Order: sequence, then C-alpha cells, then structure tokens
Amino acid sequence: MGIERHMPGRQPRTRIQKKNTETILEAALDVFSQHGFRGATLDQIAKAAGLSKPNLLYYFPSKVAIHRALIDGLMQTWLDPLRKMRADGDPIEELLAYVLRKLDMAREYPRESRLFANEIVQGAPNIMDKIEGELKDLVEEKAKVIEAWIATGKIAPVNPYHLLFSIWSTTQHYADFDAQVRAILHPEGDSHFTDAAEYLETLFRRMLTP
Amino acid sequence: MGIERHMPGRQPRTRIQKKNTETILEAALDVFSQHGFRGATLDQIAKAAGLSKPNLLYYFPSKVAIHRALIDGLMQTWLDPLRKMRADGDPIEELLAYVLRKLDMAREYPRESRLFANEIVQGAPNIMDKIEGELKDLVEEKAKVIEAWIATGKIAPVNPYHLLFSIWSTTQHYADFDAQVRAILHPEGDSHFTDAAEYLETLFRRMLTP
DNA sequence: CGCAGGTTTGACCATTTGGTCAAGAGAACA
DNA sequence: TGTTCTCTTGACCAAATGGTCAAACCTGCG
Repeated sequence: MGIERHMPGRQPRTRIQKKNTETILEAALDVFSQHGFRGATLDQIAKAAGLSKPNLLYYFPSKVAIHRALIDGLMQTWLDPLRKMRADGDPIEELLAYVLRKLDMAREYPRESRLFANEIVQGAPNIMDKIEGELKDLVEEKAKVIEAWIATGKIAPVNPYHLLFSIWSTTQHYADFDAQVRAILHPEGDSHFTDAAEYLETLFRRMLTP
Repeated sequence: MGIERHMPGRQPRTRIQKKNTETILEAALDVFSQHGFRGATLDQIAKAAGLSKPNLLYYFPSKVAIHRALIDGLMQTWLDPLRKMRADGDPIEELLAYVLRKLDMAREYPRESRLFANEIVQGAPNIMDKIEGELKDLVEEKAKVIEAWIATGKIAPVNPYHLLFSIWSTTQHYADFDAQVRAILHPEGDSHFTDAAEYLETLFRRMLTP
C-alpha cells in the first residue's frame, strides 16, 4: 500500500526540509502579499525562492497549501499585539501601547499586513474561518475589557468594537496603503512613521481621556 | 488604408454602444473590485455583463483598457468629498462633514472603494500617475487649508497629512474590510454604519477641538 | 425593400498556469 | 562500498486565459 509517495509530513524532519520550507514561505510571502492569491503564480514563487516549480510541489501539495501555511503561521503573530493588552494595566496606557505596537508591526511586517489586506478586501475566502474563530473570540474578550474600563470611568465611553476598528485601520494604513502614503509624503525610508506615531498617540489619547 | 476596422471611438456614438459600455463597466466594477486586476478574468466580466467575450473586446480593446476606463471614471467621484471641503466654512464642521461624506461613500460605493484598495495594496501599478497627480495636488491644497485653520486657532494643531490619512483609513475600512467587520459584528444590512458615524464623529471632534 | 453600417459570436490560437511523473542526483548509514 | 531514503528536475499535460477573425446577424434609413 503506497499511501503518500514522497511529500514530507506536516512537520519538517530534516535540515534540508526545514531550510527549504522556510525559503518557500519567505518567497511566497513576498509574492502573495504583492499580488494576492489569484494574482500570484507558482512560477513567481519558485523563482523568488530559487527553486524549481516541481520542487515547490515536493514540499507543499498545492498553491493553496502554501498560502494556508503562510496564513496559519502568521495569524498567531498578527494577534499578539492585541493579546498583550492587559486588563490590569492602566487603561489609557494599555490602549496607547497597543496602538504603537500595531504601528510597529505595520512598519516591521508590511508584507504580512498586505497579505491579510489582500485576503480580506477580496472577501476573506481562505481565512473566514479564522476571522470568525480566533479573531472574533479575542475581539469579544477585549471588548469586554474595554467596557469594564469605561464602567469604572477610567476612559471615556466609546463603542469598543469601533475603537478597535479605528486602531486597526489607522495603523495598518501605513503598511497596506504604503504606495499612496509614499507618493504623497515621499519620505526617506521609514521616517514618516515617527510623525504617524505622534499623530496616532494624540488622536487616541484625546479620544480616550475621560 | 484600413485604420481601425470596427471598435467604437473613445466616446459611445449609438444607443447600443452607450448601453453596452455601461453594462460592461458595471460588470467590470463587480469583478475587479472582488478579485483585483490579475485575479479578474474576461470570462467572468463577460458573464456578469451578459455578453460574449469577443463582444467585450469589440467595445474595449483589452482587459487593461476596461480597467483603465473604470479608474478614470471613478477618480473624479472619489475625490469629490475632499473637494467639497470649503476653506471658508467652519473648520471643525467642514472636517466632520468630510468624514461623514467619506463614510457615506464607503456605504454607498463599497465596490469602488475596494477597487482602489486592491490597486493600492498591490503597489498601485496602474494608477500611480493619478495618485502622484490629481490626488497629491488636491491633498497638498487641502493640507494648506488645514494648516491655515490651525494657524488661526480654530482647530487643534495636528499634522494635516496624517489627519487625512486617518480619515481615509477609518472610513474606507468599513468598505474595504467589510468581510471582517461583518464577521465580528454580524449586523443586519448596513445598521453598523450608524454606530460608525457616531464613533467617528466623536473621534475626530475630540481630536480637532482646540 | 435594399443595403451600408454597426453589432454579435463560434471557432480558433498562443501563452500561461497549476499540477504530475518518472528518472536521476545526493545523503546517510550500515 | 552498497543500499535505501531524500531531494531535484526536465518533460509533459489539461485547463484557463487574453485575444483574433471571418462570417453572420441586426438595424436604421433612403
């Protein structure tokens, strides 16, 4: 009984497997984040990874498998900044720290941000389960925390869901709409992130101060 | 000398041409906004328009021509809300009215918003000229207006560019990330836009009040 | 009606794309 | 050293895709 002929199992077993799966995911992040799922091709990814196309398909069974592996690996990292928001800290400082962490992620991991943006703009066909699962659960948990802070008068009353939406949108904007931001500001490197941090800190501090 | 064999000129001449070009652009808006340029296919657009593929190519010479025609027609509408911001009105009310107009557009024209979002997330390959032209000019003009308002003390001092970015991102979020917003709030129809309007009005009023 | 123009489409084409396969090249280990 | 398992790839395939073309079909108008 032949079962699966070759194709490594879910976890890389050898050094070469580990190195190559990493190389592939790195290249795939480049390509998927730039062109979206349908716009990306295996040839592009293979070329970016310096491997042959059949070799990609030795490590991953299909194009969508590569995409899924990427998203799975990233979702964890992506939700980290929100998870780190502690209910027992100072409310305003916790929220502002969250804003700045999110902005840092937009600067450090713009490809990851664009990967999600591409996916969600197109209706989230491949990650809706994760949005309705992990993300939604975390958001509801944190919305309760924010409501508790409001109840104690530590922050001004605001709709916690729309507060989170506005934090996401304003910070991710600098990654997702990078092309537009740069066309308008034509900054040197990432210099505009300093201004963005100052602006967003002011924006949300004024919003939240009771 | 045959010149162009058939293919209508830039402007529709007959009723049928007018009707069909409109049908095609409408269908193309559906498809491009959902899948991005590379992800959209002529077959999809043809099917959505109820026309045959060769018939599409009778009215438009190529896929990119359809896309370009769409973008050209939309850029005008897209910049309207910002154009309407009057330098001689009450600063805070002008800016808040702009925010609400932008939010209205996200509700009324989500496909248009996603069309631009798709394009810009992927590096704006087809519209960079317009961003660096019309959009940039308009933004610089309005940034000066905002700075003048700040100089007179009518609004709190803020970076006008980042203010505009935050208005764009927070409002367009409800169109571009609609799938995510709905997954988290699961609203009936557009009911969440009422909460969004209230939230954003509060957010920017607090930001701008001196 | 007749017919000159605009309109529509079936059949076709070259290229691209995701994916397969069998055979060969490398490692590893006894 | 030989053998077994891992890794790599050139050649190939079917489907999808953007686009062409000649022939047929309308339609308005004299």
